[in-house]
Amino acid sequence: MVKISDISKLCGVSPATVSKALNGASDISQETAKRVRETAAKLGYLPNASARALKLGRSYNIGVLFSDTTGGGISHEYFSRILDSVKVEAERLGYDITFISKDLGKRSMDYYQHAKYRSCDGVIIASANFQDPAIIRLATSEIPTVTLDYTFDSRTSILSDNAQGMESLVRFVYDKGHRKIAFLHGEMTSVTQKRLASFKKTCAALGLEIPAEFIRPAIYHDPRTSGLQTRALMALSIRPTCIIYPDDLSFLGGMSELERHGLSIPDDISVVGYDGIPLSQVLRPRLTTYRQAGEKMGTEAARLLIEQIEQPEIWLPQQITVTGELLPGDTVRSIG
Amino acid sequence: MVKISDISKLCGVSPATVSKALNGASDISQETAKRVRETAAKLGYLPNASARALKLGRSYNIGVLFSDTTGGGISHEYFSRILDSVKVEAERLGYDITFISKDLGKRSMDYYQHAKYRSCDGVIIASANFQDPAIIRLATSEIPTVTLDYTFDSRTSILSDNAQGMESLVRFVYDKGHRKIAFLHGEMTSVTQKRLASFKKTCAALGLEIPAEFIRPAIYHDPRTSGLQTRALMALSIRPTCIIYPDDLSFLGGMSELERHGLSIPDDISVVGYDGIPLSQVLRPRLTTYRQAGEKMGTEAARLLIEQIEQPEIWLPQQITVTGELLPGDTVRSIG
DNA sequence: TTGTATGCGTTATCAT
DNA sequence: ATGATAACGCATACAA
Repeated sequence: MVKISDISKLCGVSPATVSKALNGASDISQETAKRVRETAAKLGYLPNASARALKLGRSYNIGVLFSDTTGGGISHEYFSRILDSVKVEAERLGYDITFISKDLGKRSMDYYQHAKYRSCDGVIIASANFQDPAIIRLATSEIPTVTLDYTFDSRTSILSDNAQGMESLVRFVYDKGHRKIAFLHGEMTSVTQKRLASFKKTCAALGLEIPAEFIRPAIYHDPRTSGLQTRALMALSIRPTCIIYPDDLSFLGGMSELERHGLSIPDDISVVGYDGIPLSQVLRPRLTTYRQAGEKMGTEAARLLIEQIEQPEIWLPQQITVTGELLPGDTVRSIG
Repeated sequence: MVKISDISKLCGVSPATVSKALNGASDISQETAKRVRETAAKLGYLPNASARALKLGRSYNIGVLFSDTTGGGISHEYFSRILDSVKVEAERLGYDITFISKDLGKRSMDYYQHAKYRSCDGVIIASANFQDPAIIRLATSEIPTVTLDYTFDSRTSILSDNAQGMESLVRFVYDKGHRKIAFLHGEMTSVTQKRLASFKKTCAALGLEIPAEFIRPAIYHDPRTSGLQTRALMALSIRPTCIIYPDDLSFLGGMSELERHGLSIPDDISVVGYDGIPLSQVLRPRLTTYRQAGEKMGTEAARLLIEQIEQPEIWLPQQITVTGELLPGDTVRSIG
């Protein structure tokens, strides 16, 4: 690789001068700076990121943590979208991204150590178990962090508006005339708690009394469980007219179960998803769902993290709520 | 951060001794080595990856390139699966992964330069436009690379067995009694060429004469185009009894088009997908498709790349073909 | 068996 | 405006 000293020789100046010229220092003559830059370009010079990181104590590298309790790796479309937008925004601002995990090779380390080992300037924590002590250690360390869908004290977080999302879905369904609304919710995370609270609150505000059997636990991204709970709902003496699923993918499990009962969507029963993954709008009938603004969340996370890294003195923790949009679809029928 | 010199002071030995002890050099006494390791553990010592990379010329960091011609980012489940398994295997072997892209911040660089800038020990190239000069430059450079689904001369590649996949699908459909088989193929990449050639070859071997109108161009992961081509097929005077789609997602576009024609799957028309994404097996009826072994491809890619990095002297380029499996599903009906 | 010295490529400080 | 020097943390060749 061509390095600074190569340029300095060719230009007949010292390495220090080259470094300054390349970094736009003010105490270098226009002329010299130009000559240096041209030579650097001609030689195809690239700074050595390791040397830079060592010297500056800044790596221009941010860690991304997808620890994935749900097992499916980064394969869920919602998280893929987030990862993709984090990547785009980080790169736009001059940062690379590296995955953070436990246990790199033989070295056993926790997330915090891994981030330190790679001198990450900051870490974006998405899709993690926020009760995990290793996650807590990282999130409360001196490393700048931004969490998604969870807030640590005095830390920046990006939240998708679960309350608003659930409320708009319930109101949409209510406006179509539905009164017997069932809700299958995911595992009890803080996200689930918000959705559940919003579901109950909105129902109460609308004067709906939802029987306890209409609110049932399922598992995110697991069509099987939602299928089973759908069956349980169908076995009730009083059936719901509309089912809200934990997410779009889970709905598919419910879908086949409903078909098995000979029920047609939305003529015999209405359904609602959550996430708004592309698939949901390709299905026929189009799924009524709430599209989480994954791209926006990723972009904001990267932007705020880098802001915090680059301007620590004016940084303040903030919680940003990103609103999604209701996709009306065709799976909720207007009823009497 | 705690560094080697901190340990050396505490142990009353020189930094060199500490370094050797930590790296398991043979010329250190058992006793000293033990003491050093214990002190290091107690202090929570972690090597500085940048300093190491600078000194060793090895970063223990591999680049992953998803340049994404299809625009959907890393959101396609097939690629997500690959990325996930690359990550797991690389980490198991002690490597981190970093995304490689063009244009990091203000610096405009090509893929090769980016990989050099981050001192990547090697790069896995997945989902790229292999005609792109920037890709070619990287793949033919001195940096160890492994490509997925494309082979550069004297380079290692991991290929999904497209010929076998297509053949098994065609034979499956043929065995169900179908003779009029249509094939919507994706953009003309080498993957597509293999599938197309295998389609034609298998049909010929089975004595089938496929009219030219049955073979139509579509776009991978684009339900809309496949929907349009499905419509075109339905407008033919002689219709196919089975349609093979470019991929599972594209099938969904065809599905709604077929429903619009009042055709039921598989009673009125049979369909086949490609990829075997989870969604395909959650749909009812279950989609008949070919599951590409994404996990295996990612694992193998990481393994071979690291092998090449760590043992360059015994390395030989190889092309590994990873076979998937046919998922029978229920969308191909037995006919006459 | 241990320690000393050097350099990886870069930049910041302080002279000139 | 430019340059000499040191230092970031680590690993190695070589000396002791």
